[in-house]
Amino acid sequence: MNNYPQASRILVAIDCIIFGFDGKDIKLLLIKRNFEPESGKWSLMGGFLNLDEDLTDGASRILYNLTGLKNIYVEQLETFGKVDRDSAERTVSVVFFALIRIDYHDSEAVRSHNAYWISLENRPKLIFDHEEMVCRAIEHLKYKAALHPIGFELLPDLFTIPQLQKLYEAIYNIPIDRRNFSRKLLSTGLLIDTGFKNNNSATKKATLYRLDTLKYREKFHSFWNFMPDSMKQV
Amino acid sequence: MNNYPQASRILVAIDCIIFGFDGKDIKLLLIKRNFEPESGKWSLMGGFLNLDEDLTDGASRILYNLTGLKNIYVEQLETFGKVDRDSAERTVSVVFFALIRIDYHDSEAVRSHNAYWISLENRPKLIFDHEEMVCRAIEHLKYKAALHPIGFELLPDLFTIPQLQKLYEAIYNIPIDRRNFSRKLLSTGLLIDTGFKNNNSATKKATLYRLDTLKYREKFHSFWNFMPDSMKQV
DNA sequence: CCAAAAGTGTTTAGAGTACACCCATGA
DNA sequence: TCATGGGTGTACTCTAAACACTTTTGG
Repeated sequence: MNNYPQASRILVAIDCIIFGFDGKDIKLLLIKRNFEPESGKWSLMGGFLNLDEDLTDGASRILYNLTGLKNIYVEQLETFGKVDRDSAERTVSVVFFALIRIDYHDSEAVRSHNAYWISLENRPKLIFDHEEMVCRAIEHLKYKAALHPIGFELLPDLFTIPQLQKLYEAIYNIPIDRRNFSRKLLSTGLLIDTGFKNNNSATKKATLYRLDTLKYREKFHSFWNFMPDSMKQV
Repeated sequence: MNNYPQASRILVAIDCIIFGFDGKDIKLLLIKRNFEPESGKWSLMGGFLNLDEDLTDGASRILYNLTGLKNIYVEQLETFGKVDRDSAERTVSVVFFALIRIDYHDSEAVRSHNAYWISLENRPKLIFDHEEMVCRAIEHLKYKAALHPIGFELLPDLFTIPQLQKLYEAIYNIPIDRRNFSRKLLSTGLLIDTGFKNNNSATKKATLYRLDTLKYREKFHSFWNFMPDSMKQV
């Protein structure tokens, strides 16, 4: 069990960027640490990889512990490995990128971890290189959402086109033309009209759609065009 | 120096996917192992991350040792972390994706590592999960080259448009219309006409271009469209 | 009846595609 | 002069973008 005698064993951490959308702002699920090290400061949700668990299983475990959710959208983002990134001990951190439907999480689990939903603009200073990780994740969100239908992962099962538009406007921080956006989205064929109407609106009620999950899975890797071409830069 | 007493220390490996282009085929630089473990079998070039080195520095070191090249195109691709991926000991491997100009490498260093350029179709069975890594890298090459001008990293400093076209045809395994391709590439404004002509051709000599490195760096992250729309799926 | 938000239609400009012709070179 | 490969032009189609009008709802 020691075929590589001269190589160094290193701590492998997993940190999770968890995005949500409250209908208005993109939010991050962050931890106000009440444990060492760096107690009292803010950080991403994380943990260490166990010897007997796959990397993706480790990420799922950590995400499940915090949100109570399984089968959510998770991608491995990047591994951070600067020598001094963790002041306590050399640690390499694999960062995962998760999108969840903000209302679906287990709020009891969130509270018990001392975690809070913070909008991107108001995010506090984070420990170690976690701010860099968040920046990287925001960049990735913008990039990926322009080409692939990941936006739906942030919305409830039933959603309206205006909600979807507000989401994209929040991601890219720009106003989008209602008419072009609507036509573009409907032309993807990913949306199914449920026949129901939204009740939240004080004026005309918007049509509630759901995602055509079959087409979604089938054509996920095609290149779409969810953003105005003018935004096609990161 | 042990603030995380209950966490496991794990070997962190670095494996490198190295792509080259010989004018006809996309090639991989692979190692015929003459060392343990798995001696005699084929693998990617790799090594272990040292305690006192940044992750990216580790990748640069390994790439430099094999090719003698610095300042090449390197991206971190993905970290592989299945429990039993290395039969000898639990090892997490961070995979890096490199593009090099095939004629520029140090062939002495390559020979001393028992490394060979193998075209994608003829690649041998690889150890551990290295085949999975290669598949992931090919996917990534197709994806990225459709949107960003990384193709130039595989060509010599002076190149012709027909060469560039052969490269894209090799990446995607499809024929491309000469005229449309040429117009599309020239319209990016990334190519500078050197005034020289290629001598390799037995017929009409093609114009030699070089990359406008300033514009390249500046607009690298914009979304281009280097591929026919019909290929826009991975 | 009025303000606010949702839904639909039209015109124009530019990009992608398919296709045809001419030019330069070495054999 | 001929075969091969390089360079350029054009017509058609499709999509994105800019823009205006109508409909529904609660107050």
